Amino acid sequence: MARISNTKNSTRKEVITLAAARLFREKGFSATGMRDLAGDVGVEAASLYNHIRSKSELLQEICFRIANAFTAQLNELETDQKTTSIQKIEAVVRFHIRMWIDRLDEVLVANNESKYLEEPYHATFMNERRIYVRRLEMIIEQGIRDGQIRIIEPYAVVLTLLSAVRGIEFWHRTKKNISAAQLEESMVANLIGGLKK
Amino acid sequence: MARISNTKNSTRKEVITLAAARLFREKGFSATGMRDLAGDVGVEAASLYNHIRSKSELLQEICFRIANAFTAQLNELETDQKTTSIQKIEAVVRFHIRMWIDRLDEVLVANNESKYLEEPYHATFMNERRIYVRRLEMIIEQGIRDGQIRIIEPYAVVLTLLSAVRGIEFWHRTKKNISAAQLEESMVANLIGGLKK
DNA sequence: AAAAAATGCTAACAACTGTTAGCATTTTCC
DNA sequence: GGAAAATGCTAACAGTTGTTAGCATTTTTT
Repeated sequence: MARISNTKNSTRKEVITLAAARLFREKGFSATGMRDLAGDVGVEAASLYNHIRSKSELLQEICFRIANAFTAQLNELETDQKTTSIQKIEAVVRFHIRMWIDRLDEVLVANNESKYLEEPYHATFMNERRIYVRRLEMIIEQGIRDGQIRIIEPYAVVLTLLSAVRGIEFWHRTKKNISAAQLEESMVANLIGGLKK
Repeated sequence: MARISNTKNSTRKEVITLAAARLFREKGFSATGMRDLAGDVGVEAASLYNHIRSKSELLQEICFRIANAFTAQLNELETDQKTTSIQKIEAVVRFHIRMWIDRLDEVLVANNESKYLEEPYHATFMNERRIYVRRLEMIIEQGIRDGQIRIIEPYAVVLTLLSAVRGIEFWHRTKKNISAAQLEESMVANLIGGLKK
């Protein structure tokens, strides 16, 4: 009767959730079975239900934890009145890059598997996302008004920035010459500074 | 006994494949049942097998058709010796944008569901992708040597460019003020021209 | 050390999966 | 119009799915 190992900082539910994040990313939510997950944490499938309510609950946990992390960073950022629009956008981009580097499993699940959230969670998640994008648009708009950002479609900019960092997924697959720090600097330079000489 | 409608330019297999692309995108490959697909084309599940070999075959069809489209464009582009590196990169980016706008279903399936390809198809697909990325890197490298592109990590640039256009997925969801042409120009300006004033 | 709580196990369920067999009907071809 | 090909249907298969019930064991608390 092997127990799920837990530490002071990590409940058994937490261990299961992180294992689920890895599996949901690798195999997708639908293709991941509770028996896969149980095997990964070293237990029978039925035993999982002493710690979680359902497979869906795991997905909710993962998705909203990530959504909250992004929202919290933006909240904190907006309280600082001294930073310029460009600086704010750069801080957001850097935060996204680090999240994609440090917490790839969860971030990818929140991006790719959130469609399997049940209602009303799915609607809530999509709505939070919409609001988040809108808030970023407003920062861009402010930067344009201040003459700091050249005149450009704010919506397109935000879509571009938020998607561009997804390339990090492939960097993970083939960890090569380039380090995380290098990758971050190159991406920031490319996205904020532009490509042309 | 309702037949699957077909036209001169579109075999029944083609009709099924495009319906599959839409469902695979919406619900994911694993969560899409053959009975869903059958219902969508107005037929019983078993009847599909008069036209296709398996569910997997549909995924292969979709993924490699898209992969071939991108490779073909790059082949054509590279035969033209008159274009500069920047022009080539811009042409590639524009092609990606148009593919994401015009053939969203198939492109998204090739991106998100290719992991469900069986071997050896999955390995082949990933390899083709790797080679494609490498070829783009070489164009960037050439541009740097020519002094046309500022010194920057080519691998990071390619990852950024190829991922940035994925933002179009969300544009599709909320077709708003901004037109496809506007979106393309904004993205190109942002990615090629840079953000800073 | 006894009682209570936590955690694990096996067995089972109903629903759903992709696919095949066998047969009926419609369309295409000569 | 008759033969051959194409396409559809129903029924069924073996396997897998998430989850629950009931019970055994271990850990924690008193």
